[in-house]
Amino acid sequence: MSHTTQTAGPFGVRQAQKLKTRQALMDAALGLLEHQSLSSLGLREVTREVGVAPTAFYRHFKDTAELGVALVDESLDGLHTAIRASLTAPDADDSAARIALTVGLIADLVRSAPAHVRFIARERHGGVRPVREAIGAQLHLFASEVADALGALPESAGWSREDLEMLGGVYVDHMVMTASAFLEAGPDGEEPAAEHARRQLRLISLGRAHWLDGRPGPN
Amino acid sequence: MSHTTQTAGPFGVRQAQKLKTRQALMDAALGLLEHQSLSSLGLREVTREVGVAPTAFYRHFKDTAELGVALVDESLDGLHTAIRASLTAPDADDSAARIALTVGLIADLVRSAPAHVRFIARERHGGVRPVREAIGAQLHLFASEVADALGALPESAGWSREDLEMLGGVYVDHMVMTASAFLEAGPDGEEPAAEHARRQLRLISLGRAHWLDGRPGPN
DNA sequence: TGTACATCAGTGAACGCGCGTTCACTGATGTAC
DNA sequence: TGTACATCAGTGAACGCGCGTTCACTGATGTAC
Repeated sequence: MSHTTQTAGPFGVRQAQKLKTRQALMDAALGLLEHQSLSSLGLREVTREVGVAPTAFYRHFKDTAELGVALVDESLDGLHTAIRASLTAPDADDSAARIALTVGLIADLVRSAPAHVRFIARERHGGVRPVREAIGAQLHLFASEVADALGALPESAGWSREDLEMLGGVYVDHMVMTASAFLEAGPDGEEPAAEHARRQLRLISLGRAHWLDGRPGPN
Repeated sequence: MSHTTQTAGPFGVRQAQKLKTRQALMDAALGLLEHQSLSSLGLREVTREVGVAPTAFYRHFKDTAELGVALVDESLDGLHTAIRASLTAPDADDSAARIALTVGLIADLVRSAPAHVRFIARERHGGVRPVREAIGAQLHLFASEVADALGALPESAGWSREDLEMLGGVYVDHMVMTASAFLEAGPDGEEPAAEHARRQLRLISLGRAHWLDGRPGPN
């Protein structure tokens, strides 16, 4: 036991409690956002849900937009993980298997963090600029990351950087749209939504395979 | 001049004035929704903008959600027109020309009705259920309409109905996403956004052309 | 055509309510010595 | 280890304000005869 602190964490009790309250505010907000947009989320609503005084909110966020930006980071963590998992999947050279695996990962994500998925889909084009921009910037980063990974594959030989970025963007957009479709479909309509998503990925996959057909290639 | 009415329109002055106010409410709402979501739009805000008493609102809509549903119909008219124009375009058998034409039509739509486009993109996954559902239902109808048109083309021989529906959905989704991208890009960033959209359509087009490769076909 | 009555889009006062924000505060946690 | 002081997360009262909704109303438009 140290001299200056006898606490359980890597930092003081006070800071730990503060983080706990902050997280409670974010969790409460995410719950309240199931039936409304961030644009109409009230600060008092959130603190009431958590059980703290309205003024406590200001110890953590300047306003609900700032809370929203914090939620963006938290929410996109899951998507980022799913993307990386999909990219680094065991080299399933069978295209259909890879597609099924990717769609399965999205379904898992939606099942494990529905509120986060809803938040991203809803606020991606939502009315709160800083949040919309934070989501856009992060998704753009993800798309570039996917483009990098695709560019490293042998079948991407001859692809321009712009083409790769486009393809990465298509995959990221497709993930977000599919996740949102899963959400709307509910637990029951999951399989049809999955089949729809796989069909779409097959189309993209075929387009990819013939992208360089009839171009000034090396043959 | 008739005996019972000496009015200028197909119906009375009173009804014409009512429609005018209703339209003014919808226009004002659309303007206010540039910087917020329908979920946070206030009835008093809208009437203040128009210059009528707050209570006048109730003569036209039960609440802002109902106004939102009315805006859905109005907004999707433009998209529907653009879709039909794209489908019935002069038989440009050149794929690249057809793609350029479609993207051009979307750009026109965004230029002529930016607020409507923004509204649809924003509320498609927004927090007001009836509005979200109205948009979803209409877009689904559009997708079916596109599927029908695609199914009538010779190159769609051998396509299942489900495949056609998927493809129609992809085109409709792509139109909405592209329109939203034009909006975010602003007048300056229009050309890069258009190039991006054309690249994506090329990918879809290639996927389409090879959809039946290696299937139990008639050959 | 003129008159008497009905309709109904828009008014304006009033209501209770929850909002965001300010402020001085409390008391547990942290730090210096 | 013990004491004296500093920090600061969370409190609770208070504020002015705009909200959605109700209600009885007004006066132009519409209709019957």
